Amino acid sequence: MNQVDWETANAICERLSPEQDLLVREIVTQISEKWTLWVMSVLAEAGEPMRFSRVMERVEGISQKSLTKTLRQLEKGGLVTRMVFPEVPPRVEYRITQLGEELLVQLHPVWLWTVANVERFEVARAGYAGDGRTNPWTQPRVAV
Amino acid sequence: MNQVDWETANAICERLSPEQDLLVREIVTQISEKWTLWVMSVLAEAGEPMRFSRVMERVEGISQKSLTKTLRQLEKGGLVTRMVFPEVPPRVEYRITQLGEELLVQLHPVWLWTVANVERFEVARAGYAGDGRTNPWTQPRVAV
DNA sequence: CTGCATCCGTTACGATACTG
DNA sequence: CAGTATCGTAACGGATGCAG
Repeated sequence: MNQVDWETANAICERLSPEQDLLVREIVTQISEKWTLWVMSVLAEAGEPMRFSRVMERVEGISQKSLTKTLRQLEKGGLVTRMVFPEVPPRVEYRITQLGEELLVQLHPVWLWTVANVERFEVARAGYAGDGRTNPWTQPRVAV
Repeated sequence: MNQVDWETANAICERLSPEQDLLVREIVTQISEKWTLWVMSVLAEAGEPMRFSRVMERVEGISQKSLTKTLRQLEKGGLVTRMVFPEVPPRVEYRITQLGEELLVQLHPVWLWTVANVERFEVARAGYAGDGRTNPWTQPRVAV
């Protein structure tokens, strides 16, 4: 059944310093933010420095404000570098870091698995009744 | 360097129906929500049905409102089952589904990798200057 | 015991206008 | 070009009170 070894995981957790524990949470939180992964993917896919407006074109639906914020946070987190060229008109280039790249590599199998299992999700969602009238005796709770 | 194969990824994306594409995004969005992963981990670790208040005890810092919301969303998404027992006092039990369990299994390596690399994140964050005065010629932008 | 309803402050997000 | 400033809206999240 390929379960997660929670005992080991907890042991690992307890070996972390409080600061490190906090940091791990922060990292998880950061990559969970709305545009973060999308922006990172765009930069990783490009594989080369990208200007602000190029990124904006490729992250469909993002506002200038949110893009700025997301990129700055990624920079703080060491996942993206930001380079300002002292020119007129201004040029700013963003590039994914080694750390960011590796993080995406870790995340990729999750995405692949999700895509490969969309249909199971579809089924699961279709079978959702939506009321509180679950019957405990019909276990796979489809159609009470 | 173990990169992500973006070409293949894009090809996979385009083979998805618009509905499926939307669903994948929804799934990603859902698991990115603040308490989702934590709640799922607690249920998975327990490995057996848990009552509302037991879950609440183990998800440190969550409010009742947020826990209710999170659990309901997980139920909708097919990641958690909710069973109401028609008793007095009321009893409601939550349990992770097969799909939810598998999703966590997929996510676990990411967490392991993050923990194993905390120190790199620490270094990256420590080296962040925080102003816009990046010098493009001193690449690893520590101390302009 | 579960968990909904309400209030209320904080944060997130988008649109628009403006600056170096 | 790459933002910042400002505004308005919407979602989030905690605390409290209450119902079944």
